[in-house]
Amino acid sequence: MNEPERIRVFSVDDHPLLREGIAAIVNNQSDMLMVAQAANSKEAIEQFRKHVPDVTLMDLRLPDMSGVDTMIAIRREFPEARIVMLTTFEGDVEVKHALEAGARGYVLKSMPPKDLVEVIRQVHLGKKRIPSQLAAQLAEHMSDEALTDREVEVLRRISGGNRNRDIADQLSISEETVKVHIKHIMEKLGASDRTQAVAIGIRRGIIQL
Amino acid sequence: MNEPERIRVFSVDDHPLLREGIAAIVNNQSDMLMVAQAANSKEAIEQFRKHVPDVTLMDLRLPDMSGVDTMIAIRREFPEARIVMLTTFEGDVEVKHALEAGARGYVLKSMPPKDLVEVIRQVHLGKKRIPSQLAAQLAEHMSDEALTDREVEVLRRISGGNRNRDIADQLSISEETVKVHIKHIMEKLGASDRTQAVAIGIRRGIIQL
DNA sequence: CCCAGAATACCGCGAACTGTGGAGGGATTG
DNA sequence: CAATCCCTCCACAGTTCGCGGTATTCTGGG
Repeated sequence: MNEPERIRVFSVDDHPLLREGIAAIVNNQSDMLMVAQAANSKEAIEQFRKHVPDVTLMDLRLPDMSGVDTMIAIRREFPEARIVMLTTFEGDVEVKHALEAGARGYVLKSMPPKDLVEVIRQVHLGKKRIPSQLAAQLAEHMSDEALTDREVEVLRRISGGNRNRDIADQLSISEETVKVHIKHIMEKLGASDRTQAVAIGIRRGIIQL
Repeated sequence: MNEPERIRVFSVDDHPLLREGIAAIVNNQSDMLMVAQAANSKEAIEQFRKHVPDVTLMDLRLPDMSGVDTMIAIRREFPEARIVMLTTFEGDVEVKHALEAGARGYVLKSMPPKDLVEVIRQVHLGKKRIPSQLAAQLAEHMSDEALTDREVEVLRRISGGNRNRDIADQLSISEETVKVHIKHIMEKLGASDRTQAVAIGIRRGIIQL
């Protein structure tokens, strides 16, 4: 019997156990084939060039560079690359960044295997697929204003235990300005104080520890 | 040929993709066999009773109950149960709790498969196995005093954006007492203010979001 | 060219937080 | 039983934070 064209899948993840599971599931589908794997950003780019897969599954967190940046690098060379982010949630902001940067799908590691293969098929057909669970999460914060770069920077320093004056010195701005930034941060995140702002920032993936 | 006794392995994890990977790796070993899987605490206990596996791999985070509590429940019925925690790090305090509660090993999901199977073999022989990477992490904070239950409770409420006054009311204690707790929290965690205390608490697994 | 948004800066004030010192009751453990 | 730890409470002083309002500069988009 003539072998039909299989979807050529590429998996990028620094967890070998998980890669193994994905490979097992993908290769168990009659219409898919795992053609390559990579454990970090550097390998990912090399392997992509070599195999030019139909669909790429990319972890958001890689040891050397973020999955989003890796995707951007790949899409600069291959604008048609169909890349699905595959991760353990982590917060709506990261999902949003990934989609804005051109991800075709976003799948949670906690999702059932059949959802994964379904997303792979849909994305291969040129569609975009976001699980409804995530879509709801996104919608919840869609209307929220995003923090500016400066505000994120300030929030990061707040989480490090810095006082307003310290932050001012570090950024070479006045303490008053820092206060204004913090006010905006708390407004945007709906936090009642700087401490809760940090907790929310971590939960939503705005800052990492 | 006479089939030798295989190590009967049981996997508890709410990530099907990962379970799949673990199963593939375990079943690929000539001396091991995956005899059951569970996705939550309830299933885990039922399946354990049914199969009484040689070695159990347990995720720290399960949807219905924590992996540590699940392990404690199982070990109450089966004190000889050999359970290995399998997770994505999350902080030294959780590792410590798991080991104190009787875990025989602690493996990171980011570790190479051969380390996993090696730990399974060692634990099956009755040994304890902690990766050196984790041992170092533990040693770093071993001398630190652990937070008391009350302090953890206060820290949790701080992370929720509560003022000292609010926490005092919620716990029906005076604001002064709350301050004392916070002082101790900051001392123990080495934080310069309440905000950094929350950040450190999250990173070290003392509180979750 | 004008407007919106971002970043910067200043002032003043009341509320909240941090640090220091002291002290007592209750539970646990050796 | 003594020692220890935890939780509780009080007072005071200094510092920091959060809020209100106002304003300038710069950049990018309509």
